[in-house]
Amino acid sequence: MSPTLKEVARLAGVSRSTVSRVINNHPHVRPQTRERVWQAIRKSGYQPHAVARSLVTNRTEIIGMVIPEAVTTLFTDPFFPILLRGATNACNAHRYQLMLSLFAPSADQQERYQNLLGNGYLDGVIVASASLDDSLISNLLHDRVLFVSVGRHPNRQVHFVDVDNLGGARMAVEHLIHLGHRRIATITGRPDMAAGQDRLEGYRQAMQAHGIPVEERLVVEGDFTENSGMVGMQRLLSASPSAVFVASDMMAIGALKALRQAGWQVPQDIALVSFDDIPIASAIEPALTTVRQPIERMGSIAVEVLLSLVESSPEEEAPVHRIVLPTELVVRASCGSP
Amino acid sequence: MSPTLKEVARLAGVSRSTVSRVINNHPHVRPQTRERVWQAIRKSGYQPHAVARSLVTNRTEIIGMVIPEAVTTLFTDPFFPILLRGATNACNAHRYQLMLSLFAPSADQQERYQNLLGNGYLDGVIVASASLDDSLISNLLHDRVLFVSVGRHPNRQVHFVDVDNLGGARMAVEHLIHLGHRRIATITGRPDMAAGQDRLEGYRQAMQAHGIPVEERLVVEGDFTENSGMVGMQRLLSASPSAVFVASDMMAIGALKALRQAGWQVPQDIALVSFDDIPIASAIEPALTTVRQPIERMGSIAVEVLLSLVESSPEEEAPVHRIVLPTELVVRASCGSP
DNA sequence: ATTGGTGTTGGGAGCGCTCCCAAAAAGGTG
DNA sequence: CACCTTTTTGGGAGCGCTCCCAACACCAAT
Repeated sequence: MSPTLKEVARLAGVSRSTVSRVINNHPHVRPQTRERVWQAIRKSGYQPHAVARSLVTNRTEIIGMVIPEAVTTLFTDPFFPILLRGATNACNAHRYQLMLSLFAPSADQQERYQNLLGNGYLDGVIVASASLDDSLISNLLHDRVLFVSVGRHPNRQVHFVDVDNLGGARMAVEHLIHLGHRRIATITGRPDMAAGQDRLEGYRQAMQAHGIPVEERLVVEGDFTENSGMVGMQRLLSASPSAVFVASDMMAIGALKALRQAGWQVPQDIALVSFDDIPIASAIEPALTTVRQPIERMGSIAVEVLLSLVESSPEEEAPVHRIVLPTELVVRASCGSP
Repeated sequence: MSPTLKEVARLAGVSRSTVSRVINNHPHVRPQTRERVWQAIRKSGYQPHAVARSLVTNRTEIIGMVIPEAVTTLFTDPFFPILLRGATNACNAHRYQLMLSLFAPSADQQERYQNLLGNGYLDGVIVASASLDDSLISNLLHDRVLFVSVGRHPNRQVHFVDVDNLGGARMAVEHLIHLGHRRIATITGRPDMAAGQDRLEGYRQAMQAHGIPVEERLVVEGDFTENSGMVGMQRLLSASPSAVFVASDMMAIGALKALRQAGWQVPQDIALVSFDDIPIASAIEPALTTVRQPIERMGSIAVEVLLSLVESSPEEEAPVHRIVLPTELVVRASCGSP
C-alpha cells in the first residue's frame, strides 16, 4: 500500500533512524542528508503512519468532545454547534483532531465510557454542559483522564472554562430595574446545571441589591427548551409581572409564543430580556434584548487549556484553570428600552 | 499503567494467544479456559489497547465527518447538528467513533486533507453538504478513500444519501398553485450545491406542469443564509408576487423580516412556503409552512452505508448506493391555507 | 600521531496486539 | 494400545514507528 519509513530510507540511501529524525525535525542531521531524505519523502508520497507512531509515543493527537446526551435539547439551540466550531478551530491550529461523543446516561453509559476513554485513543477530553451531578466528571477524575469542563464545576480539581452567567444575569435584571420595573419575573434554566443556577442567582442578587423582595411565584423553573419557556410563561401570566428575565433565548421564543396566545404585546404589556444571543434572537419580532456570551471563544479556550495540560509533563502539577469569560448586554426591542 | 495482554495471560496461566482469542471471541477455546481468562480480565480491569490493535488489523473503527467550512453558515442552521446527531447514533450502535473535521477551502486545505486522510486514522469518511465542484470529492475518489456523501453528487462512483429536494420543492409550489396563486416567486439556495439546484428545478417543474410560465424576475438567488433571504425578498417586492417559495427556513426568516419592514402581512398580502422544517419554523409568527426533510435519518443512513462499505471485503465491487429519502409538506400558517 | 570532543549515522529493541504455524492434548477407532 | 484425526494451546514474527546506544567521521588541540 502506502510507503513506509523503511522504503523511504532505502530510497534515500540512509537508515530508518535518519528518516525518522528528518520527519520529526530532530537536530544532528547534515543539511545535505536532510535534503536527500526530503526528496525521497516527496517522491514516494510518504505519509507517517499515525497509528504506528501513537503506539510508541503514547500520544494520538486526538481529543474528545463529550456531550451528555441529556442535553440533546442543545441541538436545537445553536449553543452546541458554535462551541464545536470554536473547539474545531483551536484543534486545527494545533493539528489535533476532535472526536465527538454523545453520552446517553443510559444503561450502556458505563460501557461506552470504558470504550471511549479506556481504549487509549484520546489524549484528553472536553466535557460540554454536564449536569453538576453527572457521574462522568467523577469517573474522569478517578481515572486520571485529562479533561476540561465547559461550564464551571464545584470540584476544585476540575479545570473549566465558563462565561459569567451570574454577572450577565444580574446585568440583564438591573437593566429592567433601571427601566423602572419592579415586578420582575424569571423563567430559570435547568437547576442541575451551573448555567441554570448561576443565572437564577444573578437575578436574585440584582433584585436584592435594589431592595426588591423576590416573590416566589415570580420564579418558575424551566429547562432551557422552547417548550418549557412557553409553559413557564403561561404559569407566570396570572402573577402579572411587568417584566421577565428568561434564562435562554430559546425559552424566550417559547415565552413569546405564550404571550402572543394570551394577547399580550411585547414590550408594551411586558418587557422581556433573555440570555445567549443566538443568531435567531435578532431575527425575530420583536428582536430580543439578551445577554451575549462568547460561545465560540469558550470552545477554543477549552481546547487550548486542554492541550496545555496534554503537552505539559505528566508529573508537574499544573495549577487548576478556572476561566470565566465576560458577558455583554445587547439591547434590542423586547425590553422596551427607549 | 494499564494491564496488557501479557499480564492477563500470566494471571490466567495461559498464553497471550489464548487471551486474544477470548477477547475476540474466536472459537477453539475450551469453555473452562475461557471462563478463567474472563476472570483474569475482570480482575485486572484489562482494556484492549485500541491503537496497538489497529496497527495490526489496519482498522481503527473511527470514521470521519468532513464539512467543507464554506458552509459554516450551516452552523447557525440546525441542519448540521441534527445530521451529526443521526450520524453519532448510528456510530454508537456499531461501536464506531466519529471524528469531526471542518475543512476550509483555504491555503492549507491540501495539507489538512493529507493530514486527516493520509495518516491512516480513518476507516472511512462522511462528506456533508459539499459544493458540487469541491475538489474534495475528486481527491477522495483518486485516493480510493471509502466515503459517502450527504447530498447527491453527479459522479456515478459516489455513494450518497440525499432527500428528495426536487420532489419536495415541487410539492411546496404545487400547494401554492392549488391555493390559487400564479405569480409565485422563489428565492433559491446556493446554485453550487445540489440542494440549491434541485429545489429550483422542483419549482420550475411545478410551474411548468401547471402551464404557468416562469418570469425570470420572480427568481432570485440566495445562499441559504438568513441575510440572503432578506435581501432576496427586498428585491422581489417590486415584482409583487402573490406567493413565494423560499428554499430554506433560515432564508424564510430573513424574508419575513424584509416583509415586515415593507409592511406586508403574511399570509394576507403574500403567501410563503419554505424548506427544512427546522425547530424554529413552528415557533415563530407566522408559523412556517415548509417541507420537512428527515435530516437525522440521513445522517444515520449515511453512516450505515459507509460501514457496510468498510466492512465488506476490499475487493468485491459493491454496487454504488444512491439513496433518496422522501420529504413531506407541513402546512402551517404562512401559506394562508384555509 | 594521538587523544578527545562534537556532530552524524545505523541498528536493535520494543510499543501491545493479531495471526500463523506447529506442538500438545484430547478423542475416536480398529 | 497404537494410530490417526480433531481440538486446543503456545510461541514467534511482524505491523510501522521512536528512541536509545554504540559506532563512526571529522576536526582541533595536545
